[in-house]
Amino acid sequence: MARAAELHRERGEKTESVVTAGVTADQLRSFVERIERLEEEKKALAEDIKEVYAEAKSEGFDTKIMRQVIRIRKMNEADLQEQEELIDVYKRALGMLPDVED
Amino acid sequence: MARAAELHRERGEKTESVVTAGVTADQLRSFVERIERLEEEKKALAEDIKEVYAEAKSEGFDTKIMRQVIRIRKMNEADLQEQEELIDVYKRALGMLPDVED
Amino acid sequence: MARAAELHRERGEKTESVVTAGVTADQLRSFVERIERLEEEKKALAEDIKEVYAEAKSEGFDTKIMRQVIRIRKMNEADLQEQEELIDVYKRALGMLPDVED
Amino acid sequence: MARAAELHRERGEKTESVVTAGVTADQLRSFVERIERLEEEKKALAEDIKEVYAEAKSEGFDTKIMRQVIRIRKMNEADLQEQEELIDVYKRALGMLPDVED
DNA sequence: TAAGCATTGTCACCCC
DNA sequence: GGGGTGACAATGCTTA
Repeated sequence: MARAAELHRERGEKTESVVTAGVTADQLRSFVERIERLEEEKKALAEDIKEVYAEAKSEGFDTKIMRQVIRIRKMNEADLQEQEELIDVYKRALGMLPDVED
Repeated sequence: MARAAELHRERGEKTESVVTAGVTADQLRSFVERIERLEEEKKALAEDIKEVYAEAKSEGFDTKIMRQVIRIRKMNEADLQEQEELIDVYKRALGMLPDVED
Repeated sequence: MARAAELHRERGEKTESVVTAGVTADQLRSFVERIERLEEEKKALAEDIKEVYAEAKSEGFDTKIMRQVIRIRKMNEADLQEQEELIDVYKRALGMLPDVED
Repeated sequence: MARAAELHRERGEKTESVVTAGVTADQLRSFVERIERLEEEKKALAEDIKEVYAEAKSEGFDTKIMRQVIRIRKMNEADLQEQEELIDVYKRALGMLPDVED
C-alpha cells in the first residue's frame, strides 16, 4: 500500500501508526517544496525572457513579430507531419487535394 | 535611429549599409537564440514538475488536491480571505446559503 | 467490411470499386461537415457566454467570483465536501492548519 | 454606480436600500441562470459531436485522423498569414528563407 | 486503470 | 486601467 493512503483513511479508522503518518507528512512536504522550488526557477526564467524581449524592443525590434517567428520556428521543428500520408488520403477524399492516379 | 529600423525599410529604399544590415541580423539572431535557449530551460523545468507530481501520485497522493493546496499557499492570506467572503456573498444572493442578519 | 476500409487500402492494391470509394468519400465528407457545423454552433454559444460575463462585469459584478460560484453549483454536494475535507488533511500535514485530535 | 456594488459594500456600511439589494440579487441570479443554460446547450452540442465521431468510427473511419483533418481545415480558413511579409523579412534575417534581391 | 491527448479555463502580458 | 490576445495549466476524454 502506498504510504499516502495513511492520509486518506476514513475518519474513525484506527491510525495504523503515528510514525507512518509522520513519514507521510514529511513526504508530502518534500514533494510540495520540490515543486515550489521548481516553480520559482521557472518563474525566474520567464522574467529573463521578458527582459530579453524588452532589450530587443529597446533596440527597435518588433517583439510581436519576434514572437511569431519564434513560434513558427518551434512548429517547424516539432514537425507535426507524422501520419502525413494518411492525412493526405483523407484530404484527397474531401477534395482538399487534387486527385492522384494510383 | 535604432539599428533594427534597417530591417523595416520600404522596398525600393536605398539600403544605407550592407554592414549595418548584417549587424542587425546578427543582433536579431542573437536575441532569438537567447530566448529559445531560455524557453528550453523553462520547458525542462515544467517537465521536472510534472515528474514530481507523477512520483507523488505513484506514492498515493492526490495530485489534484496537491495542486489546490500549492495554489492556496501561493496566495496572499488577506486576498484569500477576501475572496472567500465574496464567494459567500454571491452564494447568499443566489440562495445557496442561508441569509444572515447584518 | 466497413466501407471506410476502402480509403486505407495499400498502394498497389486493386481498387475494389470506384463506386464504393465515391460513396465512402461522400460519407466522410458528410461526417466532417456535420462536425464542423456543430462546432460552429458550439463556438457561437461560447461567445454568448462570454458576452453574458461581459455584461455582468459592466454591471459591476466580479466575474472571477461568478465563475467560481458557478463551478461550485455544478459540483455534486457530496464530492464538494469530500474535496474540502481532503484539502484540510493536506493542509494539516503541511502545517498550514493546527493539528486536531481524532 | 453599477448596482452590483451593493453586493460588495464593506461590512458596517449602511445598506442603501433593501429594494436595491433585492434587485441586485435578482440580477445576479439572472446572469448565472443565463450562463448555466448556455453551458448546458454547449454541453449538449459537445455530446452531439462525440456521437458523430462514434458513428464515423463504427463505419471504419479513423477518428484521430479525422480530428487532425478538421483542425487543419480550421487553420487554413483562419489564414494566419497576416503580416506575412514582415515575418518574411525577419525570417530572412534569421536565415530561414533564401536572400532576395531588393 | 493509467497515460497521452485534446479541450477548456485561467492567468499574465501588452496595447490602447 | 481595461480589454483583447496569447501562453500556460488543469481537467476530462480516449485509447491502449
